[in-house]
Amino acid sequence: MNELTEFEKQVLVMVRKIPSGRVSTYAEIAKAISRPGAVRAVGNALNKNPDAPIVPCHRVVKSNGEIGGYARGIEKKIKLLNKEGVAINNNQVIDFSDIIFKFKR
DNA sequence: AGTAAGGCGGGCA
DNA sequence: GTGCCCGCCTTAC
Repeated sequence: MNELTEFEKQVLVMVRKIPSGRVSTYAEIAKAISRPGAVRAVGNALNKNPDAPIVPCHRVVKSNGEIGGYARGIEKKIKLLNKEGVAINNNQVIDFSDIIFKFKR
């Protein structure tokens, strides 16, 4: 029952590659897995996935700098990012373009 | 088994 | 800055 789909697996692997103190975007992940149009599906995957200690979904934000959502509570996400050194203001990542992490380029 | 709706976004008007 | 539509995956009925 814990069988994850290939899509989910790829998303989890990508998100897991995000280093601490840095963030990535759903669009980047979607592109990284060759599914540029499945940006929403990526969010879905993280939403229902075992985000716990395996995948730091809190390091994934929107492409416009917003932190996006979080199944466990958006505040929790902010707190986690803040602890990692990522400053957030009004649901928006500060220096977003500066700490954004890209898989490919 | 098939169909329908939802969801942590993105892009465009 | 806001609103709308799109496209993609998963889950539920």
